[in-house]
Amino acid sequence: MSDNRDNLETMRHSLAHIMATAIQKFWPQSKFGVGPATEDGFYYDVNLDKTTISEDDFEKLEAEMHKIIAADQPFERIEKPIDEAIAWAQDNKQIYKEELLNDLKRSGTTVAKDLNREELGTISQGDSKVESVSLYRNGDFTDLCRGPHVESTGKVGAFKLIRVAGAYWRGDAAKAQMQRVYGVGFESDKELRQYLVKLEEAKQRDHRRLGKELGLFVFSDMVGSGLPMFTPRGTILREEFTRFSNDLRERYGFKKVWTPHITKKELYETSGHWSKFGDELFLVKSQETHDQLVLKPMNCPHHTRIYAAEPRSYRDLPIRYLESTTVYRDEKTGELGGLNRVRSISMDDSHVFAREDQIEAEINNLLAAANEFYSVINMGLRVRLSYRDDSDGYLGDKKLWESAQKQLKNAVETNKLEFNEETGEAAFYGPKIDFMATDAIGREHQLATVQLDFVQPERFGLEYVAEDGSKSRPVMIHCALMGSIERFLSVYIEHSAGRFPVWVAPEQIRLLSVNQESKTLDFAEKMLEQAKKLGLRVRADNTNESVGKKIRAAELMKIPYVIVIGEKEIASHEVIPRIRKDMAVHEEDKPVGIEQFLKTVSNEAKTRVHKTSMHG
RNA sequence: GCCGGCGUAGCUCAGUGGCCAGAGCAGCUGUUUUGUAAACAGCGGGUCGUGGGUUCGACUCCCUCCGCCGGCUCCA
Repeated sequence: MSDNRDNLETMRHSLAHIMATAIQKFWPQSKFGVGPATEDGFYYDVNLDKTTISEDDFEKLEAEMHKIIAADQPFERIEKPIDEAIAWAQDNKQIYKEELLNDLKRSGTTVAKDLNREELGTISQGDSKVESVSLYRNGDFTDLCRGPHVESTGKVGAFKLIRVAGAYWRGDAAKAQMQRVYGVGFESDKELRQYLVKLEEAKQRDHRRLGKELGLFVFSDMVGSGLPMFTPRGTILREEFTRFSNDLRERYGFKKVWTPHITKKELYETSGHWSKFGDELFLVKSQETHDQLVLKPMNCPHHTRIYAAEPRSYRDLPIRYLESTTVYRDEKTGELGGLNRVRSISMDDSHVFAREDQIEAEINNLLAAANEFYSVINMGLRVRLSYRDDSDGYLGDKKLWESAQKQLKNAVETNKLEFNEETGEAAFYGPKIDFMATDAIGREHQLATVQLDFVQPERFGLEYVAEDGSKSRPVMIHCALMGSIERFLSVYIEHSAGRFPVWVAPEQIRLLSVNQESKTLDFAEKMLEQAKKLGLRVRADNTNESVGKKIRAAELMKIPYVIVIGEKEIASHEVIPRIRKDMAVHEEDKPVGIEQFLKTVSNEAKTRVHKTSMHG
């Protein structure tokens, strides 16, 4: 198994090398950076000085690569003492390779720290002193590379270049910007085709596309980038999910609070956010006072003010607040995209103020809530526990950290969640649990986190009176089930491909009249009223169009139930629901009484089920 | 913010340094009275993202800005 993966990686690595060979041929002045294998392919970073590679060049690049592959040139591995390799890099004006080699010579490792984990590749030799490095030659092209490579260029399977993008040298925004040419590579054409099909599937599910097709949200140039507006249909989605999250948390003892959207900046100076994230805050100027106000980028400091508004006893704790509200962050424009990254961020935010000995029980609570939430929306959940390491970069008492980390882990185990632990990944103010939700096509998304905070209670001087009358400091726990509702929706829309279950479907039932006769329209109208009385979201399509066309329109909107109304229904008082395919359970085309049908649907909405069963 | 690509009707997309810029769908009007994924006909609709420049002439070439897309960096 792992052999296979190693082979695949070697192959992709070799493909990167072959691509470099082709690039070098067309742009002899190319200066190469790193060219590793990725999850499904490879890339190479390259700097072409004054010119650039564009996707229009892919055809000739691919043709050249195919030529090299057909020639089946052997890959020759050349071991060189590191100084000779540096001389080679200098002779060939490979300034980036030279930099890497110098680092390698100095410290024994390189790149590793600067690049994302899976992107390490070119030459991390591991530890200790590096005496020599490897170069690989095929034909008359030589490249510095850790390898390994396949034996010869003929043994690389199927590939396709997919895009070209920008990337900073060594991931540092202060350094040169290079071009990163991405390709995908697989052992066979078949796998490559499957991959491309999967890409296409992901494209079909893209929430931006579905948001438009299903009429869920819009953007306007006049309003601004990263500021989505939700249509009536989209707002139903937001509100149903928010209500679910709120209900769930209220059941677990949270109380709703409300805080204003602007505040004096002193609040964030005290919390410490101003110095750290000040440039991401939107400023608001008062014309009446000299106050420097800001739009809130988070709710926790506000919530500490509610906590601190009266003296608290150990008997009062834990105190749990929830607020589903919108915060504003001035994200860099280049980072915005769809609903995934926005500047108006609606959070289902909550904060617990707890005693140290209550942490585990509270985390338990929150994990149970998260478990329930994600099981209802049918997404797999896995968690990552992030702990501190031994460095000094963390605030708060070390004993408190250790106790808290242990309690986190206990709670995760109690809730039988699949988890992994990462040391050194905690925030400076406390350990945390990140939730990774898996969507219908296998992608993982980080949505919610549970985050312990030892710092804000300190900075805000939060206290409670302990049993012995002394003052003690509570810990804060930040938690959101969805995280950002916008990001959550972007994930959920793609997860469900827009086929929303009844409880969130903006339109649950559509009635189609077969003709325009008043008998038919009246009957539809009566059923419509009946459904509305049950709180169902229903619409009648009485337009003067063919039934086929109206069905098609309803299908495209992915409406769960479509009811055709004509002579038969009027006579029998029974309908044959057309059930959206993903919900149907082998009892299609059976007539059901109108009363029973509506009751069933209303029940499905209340119980938030996915599948439908009209008959018992 | 940085690198690259892009911006033509509500949507998806054609189009050429030069007469009045096109199609399908959607919309509107009429005909049709329709039975489970597209009836037929007609009509309306675009200062070709924005501001400037080059040119006898620009939707087409160049620059600014706005926005979108793919990455990078970032993500309390």
